[in-house]
Amino acid sequence: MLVGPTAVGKTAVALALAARWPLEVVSADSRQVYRRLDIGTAKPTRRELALVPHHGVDVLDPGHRYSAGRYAAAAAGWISDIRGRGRLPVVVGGTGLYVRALMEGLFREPPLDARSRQALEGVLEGLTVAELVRWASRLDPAHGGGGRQRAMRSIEVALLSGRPLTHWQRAAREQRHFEPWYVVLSAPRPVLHQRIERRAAEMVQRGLIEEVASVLAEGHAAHAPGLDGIGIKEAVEYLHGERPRDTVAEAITVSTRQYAKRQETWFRHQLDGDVLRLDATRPPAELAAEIAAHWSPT
RNA sequence: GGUGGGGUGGCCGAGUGGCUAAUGGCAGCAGACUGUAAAUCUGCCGGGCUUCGCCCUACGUAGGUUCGAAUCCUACCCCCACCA
Repeated sequence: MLVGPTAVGKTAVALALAARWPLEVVSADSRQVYRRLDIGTAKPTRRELALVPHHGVDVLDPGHRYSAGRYAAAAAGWISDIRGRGRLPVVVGGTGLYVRALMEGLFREPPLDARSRQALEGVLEGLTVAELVRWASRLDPAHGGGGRQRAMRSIEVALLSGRPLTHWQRAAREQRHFEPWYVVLSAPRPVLHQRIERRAAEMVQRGLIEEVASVLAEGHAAHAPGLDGIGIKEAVEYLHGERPRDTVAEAITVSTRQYAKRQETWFRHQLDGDVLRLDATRPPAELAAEIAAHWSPT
């Protein structure tokens, strides 16, 4: 598992590793799953994708919602396929929850009726955060807070399954698929900030706004699940006349920095397993060599 | 040159005599995280310390009034608008 914040250089290191082993990459990225948004989600380039087989990139349309659970199931499949081919699966990504879902397993989610879920969501949308939290706490006294999204999730599960969310979480987990070995890439904040700033400017130059405009032109709503990512959001704001064009790159830089910071926090505290931490300011080939030196095939 | 408005903590911006180290917001830092996670939240945020408290430095600059001033007065500097 190769993890770390955005723009830290995970792809470059993965490619360097590919020079040493016959490997295939399993992406753990909640945004690169969406087709079309190549620039906005900073996908590996076509050339990079051609060099090493990738899984988990471009698997659905921006109008559809994905989930950590769907990801975990799919990724487990890709991994066993890769092994079946006698090759080495390397999970690369920055979405902490997806990594956890895959490596540690989520709780066994009871079946929730999709239609009533959608109907319920319609109702919940109209409520204030305070109301949602109050309701969630009543349904599930152990509800831990965390704002709108988590309160909604808690209410949905409690109502549609008949049991509070924390009950399910205490009960069985999905099967734990793997014994993870994590390589965490990180870089000093100033370096990371610089890389992020440069990448944001490049995105706009390479046609981010046009890319988003063409996706919107296909009829996707501005709030479609695939379109609320960093970079996309800002482009949509510009296209809707809510922000001057010359502030787009700067706004993307700021949100990306904040996101990268949250990722650093996650990878600093939330990983469970063997962890090798590396300074990503070093050249990818050198990092790959160091990873190789620590790698002990099981 | 004249008239009017304004100069507040990294930035924006409240605050017109004590309740003000100074409401808010942004940025930053730290943290949480079990199926929307590039999401959703929480804490800290002038400096220092023996940090439920104490000390220092702060509201353009310099003086003054007052028991007490970011808030009132005077002079000066700078910015903006309009008039010449």
